[in-house]
Amino acid sequence: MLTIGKLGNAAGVKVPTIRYYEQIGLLPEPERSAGNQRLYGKSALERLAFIRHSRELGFPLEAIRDLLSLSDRPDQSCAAADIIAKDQLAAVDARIARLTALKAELERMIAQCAQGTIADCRIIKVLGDHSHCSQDHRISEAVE
Amino acid sequence: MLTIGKLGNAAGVKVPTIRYYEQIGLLPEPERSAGNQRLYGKSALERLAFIRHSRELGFPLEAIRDLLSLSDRPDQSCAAADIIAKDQLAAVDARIARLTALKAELERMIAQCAQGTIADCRIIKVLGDHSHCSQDHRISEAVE
DNA sequence: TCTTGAACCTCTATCTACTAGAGACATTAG
DNA sequence: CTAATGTCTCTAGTAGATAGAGGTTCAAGA
Ligand SMILES: [Zn+2]
Ligand SMILES: [Zn+2]
Ligand SMILES: [Zn+2]
Ligand SMILES: [Zn+2]
Repeated sequence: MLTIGKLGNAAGVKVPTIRYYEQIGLLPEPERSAGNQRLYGKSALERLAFIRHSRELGFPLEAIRDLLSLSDRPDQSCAAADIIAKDQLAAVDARIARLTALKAELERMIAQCAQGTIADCRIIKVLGDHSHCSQDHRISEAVE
Repeated sequence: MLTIGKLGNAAGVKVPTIRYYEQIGLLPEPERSAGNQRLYGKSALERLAFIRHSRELGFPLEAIRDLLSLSDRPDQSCAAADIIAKDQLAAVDARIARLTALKAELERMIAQCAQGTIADCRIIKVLGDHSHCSQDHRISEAVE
């Protein structure tokens, strides 16, 4: 049995984060020692590792919640898991597209700065007026 | 003079967001009408447009605060503005790098799924164990 | 002039995914 | 036994807004 600190070390997750996951129902309430300290077994470690890795791949906690409940039903079709993963891929693609547009605009802005005074600075000018921009980085404001 | 709704329309910013910017000191407190409603002039519109465009380019509000105070001192060197913009570009680059690694891993994962049961699903397997991954998407966890 | 409806006011709470700290109890090493 | 570390609960804070409650003000039509 692992204390919360050992579990955190083993899974690469900080202790307060583990308690947070328990609080929001992502991890089940574990056993307690005589002194009221949490004690975890192997399955908790696996579950936490699953959560951590999913977070590293950018899945939101709600998606992870769904993935976990899917993984508890091994006989079912994995179509639902597929959909979640594809949604995540689409979200990542959208972010990359947006960030790439931002990057181009930032580079253009920085390249045009002549290192003079604020009054002449292209960076300040461009920030004040989108018409100085070359691209439509305004699209898909929802994502970032 | 513009009411808050007209200002929001003109700048493309929602009304509660304008009040929020005022609350955190990013916009100065405007005049009020006899009935206590906010009234804005041209300079407030310019300032708000600057904020909006900077947000669209991904600058955090604290950076925008600094940029605004720079733009109030037209005679100064723009070196500080340059640094802020370059920092932002570096942050965008880091995010793109991380997201690109995630994208590759997600695509690999999805491609390997044979559309069978959860028990055999590569998506679930990979999420449970990073050693199934081909890349080090773990690096630079701080950013996303 | 009266009235309706939109726009405005303040204040509080909510969202994501945690992180930090206070003050108290438990455990372990020396 | 004591000191250090670990753990407990609880609250509050982070970014950048958004949403709602409950109340006022404004502009236009009848
Ligand atoms: Zn410049
Ligand atoms: Zn622009
Ligand atoms: Zn599958
Ligand atoms: Zn991995």
